[in-house]
Amino acid sequence: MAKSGPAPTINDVARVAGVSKKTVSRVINRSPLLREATRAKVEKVIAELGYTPNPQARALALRRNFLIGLLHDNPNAQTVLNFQEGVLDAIRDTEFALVVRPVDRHSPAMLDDIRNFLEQQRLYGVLILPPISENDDLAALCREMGCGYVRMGSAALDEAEHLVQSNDREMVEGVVDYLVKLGHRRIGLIEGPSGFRSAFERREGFLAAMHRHGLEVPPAALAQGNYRFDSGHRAANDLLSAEPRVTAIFASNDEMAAGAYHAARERGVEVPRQLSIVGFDDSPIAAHIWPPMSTVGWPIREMAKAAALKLVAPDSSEALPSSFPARLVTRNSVAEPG
Amino acid sequence: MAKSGPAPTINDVARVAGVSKKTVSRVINRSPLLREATRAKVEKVIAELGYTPNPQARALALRRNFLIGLLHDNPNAQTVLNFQEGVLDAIRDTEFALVVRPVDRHSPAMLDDIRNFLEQQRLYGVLILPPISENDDLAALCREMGCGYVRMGSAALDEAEHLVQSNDREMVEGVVDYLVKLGHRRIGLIEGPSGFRSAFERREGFLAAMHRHGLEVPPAALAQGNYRFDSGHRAANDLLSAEPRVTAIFASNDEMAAGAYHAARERGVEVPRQLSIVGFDDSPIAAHIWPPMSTVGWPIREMAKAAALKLVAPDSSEALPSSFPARLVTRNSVAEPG
DNA sequence: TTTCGTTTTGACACCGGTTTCCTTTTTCGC
DNA sequence: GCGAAAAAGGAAACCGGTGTCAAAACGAAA
Repeated sequence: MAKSGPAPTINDVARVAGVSKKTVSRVINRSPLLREATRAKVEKVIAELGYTPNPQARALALRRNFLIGLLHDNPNAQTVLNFQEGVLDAIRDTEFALVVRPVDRHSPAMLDDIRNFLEQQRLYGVLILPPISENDDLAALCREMGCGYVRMGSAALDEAEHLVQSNDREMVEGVVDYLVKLGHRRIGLIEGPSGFRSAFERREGFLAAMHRHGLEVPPAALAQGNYRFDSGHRAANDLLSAEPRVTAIFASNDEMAAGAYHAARERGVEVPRQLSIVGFDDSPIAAHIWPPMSTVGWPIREMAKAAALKLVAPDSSEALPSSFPARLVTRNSVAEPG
Repeated sequence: MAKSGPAPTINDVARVAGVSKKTVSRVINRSPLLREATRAKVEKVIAELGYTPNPQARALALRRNFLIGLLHDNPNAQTVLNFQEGVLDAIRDTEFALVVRPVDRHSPAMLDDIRNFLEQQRLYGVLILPPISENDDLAALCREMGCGYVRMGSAALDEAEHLVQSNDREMVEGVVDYLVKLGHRRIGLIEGPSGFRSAFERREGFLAAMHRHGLEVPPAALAQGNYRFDSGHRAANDLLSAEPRVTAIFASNDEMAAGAYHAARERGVEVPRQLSIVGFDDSPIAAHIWPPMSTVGWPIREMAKAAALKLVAPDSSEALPSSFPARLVTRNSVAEPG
């Protein structure tokens, strides 16, 4: 069985079983028009020989392959990796495989690179992670090239068939409600980079909730970041310099929230006694920083699984949700003000 | 050029150019025995039609494909992602693609899963990240299946042709030297899980250096972890309970070092004034935790690139080193013992 | 111009599957 | 037990490339 020679082919199976290769092909593909006895005979030989169909030959004959691509430029490694795991959950025990492709959003040749990639590899389809998933040119490229795609997004970026989303906006509103209920009135926001849908959604959620509670949002309570640690550090410094000082900060992701921790520490502002901080993403740093940080977690792995199924088995995945609830993870970075 | 119909094939090119498909094949493969005029003619048609060879067909005809796999179970997401980027550096602009496969070391079916994976996908070869790279059964499986492989390891796990390594042991010795030079005498070690080569190497480096300096290592200065945050937390608690207390802790990775930070903070032990901490890996948490942590960084991306080249172009990569120097990244978690 | 030795090029089989279409076998009603 | 319909199985072509080997074209020498 574990012969180390060349792998057995469909011809070997056919010869040994005394049938035609077409019949073997029927067995592999579970064709119903096959006598039970024949199927059993062939299956026995397949097992004996340890035969596995050659995916390249199959791909050639079927004119489609079984590779699905992951396009990402997400700065959060854990997010990307969780996503990969979720996709694997979906395609485990299928003939699909996942090929990854980090992209550089800032490269002017990005679209051309991706076009070459898609042309060369002839992928079955691609999954696109935020923030690059917000690039409409990329989606257009996929459509133009006849390549299936599913985008992960925080809002209606595309038709439902191409989208798996979470409800960032509502969750951010929930965070604000939570902080307000604890007594916070002056709440600062560290925004994500402008032009990013997710940043926009989170900002809008924040503003809507503040407005709903009748709370002011002076310009000094809004600071811009770029989703990186350092930018959170700078933004928090700006926020903490203004008087009267904010008693709570919501950062649009955990990296920036961690940066805010550093800024607070440097100024001798104690978290959470003097300043509450809430992040977004529930990345590992949230649990590992001191004090452990409250944050908003979204079910990346489940979303990834849904996205992958949407791509490879659109029928079976119709039952699955394409919108997923984020949830507040409360740890120790939030307290009553004062 | 950007027709959206079915992609042009080698036959289309041959027909339009008025040559045989074999000639087109020669052009694609840069065969030297071709008249310049013919080559130009064919290349013109290729450009006009926007032809790209079908990788599945090529794979079938050549009896090898252009997929390289990444097997990993590393808990550090950033490490894995950096590695992926490094591999991409190596295979960018080639026809190779990277397919990822997270594995579960604790699953009893792991080896069978991987065997199925290799059998199904017929990969050109695989790259194996630690800690799973230390599994000799896995390497044996690759050999048995005739699948190329390169392991990342901290010591002589395998023949050179299958290995890319860093010099963990020496670096750990360097860390100890550094701490001793600052005046530390009672240094604790948080070990990685037993059975792991990397954990072993780091431990041996630690013990060797302590011995060289004539310093004792009482059992209470050795604590076992499993590379996870929580285990580092527990281990540090053990270390810090013993009297006389250690003045410095070296943790075998950053996650555990971060756990040690938490333990110290809970006990009111100030880092670095009362306790110096050094980690290993230079993962993002090292820079983001407070105070920023000194740690040992290894050039993952370069190593990944070297590993990938070793797999896909063993000749050209002979010039590259297969042993890479780690380096001490000094931040603010180390001070003279107080 | 012919001849001969080199290049260049092409015809054809093949890689390992699937599809089409047709033949053989089985099943079953009468 | 017969004939027809249905089911099962096979031959050959095809998917889009590459390898082999012989034929064609070329160029220099005779």
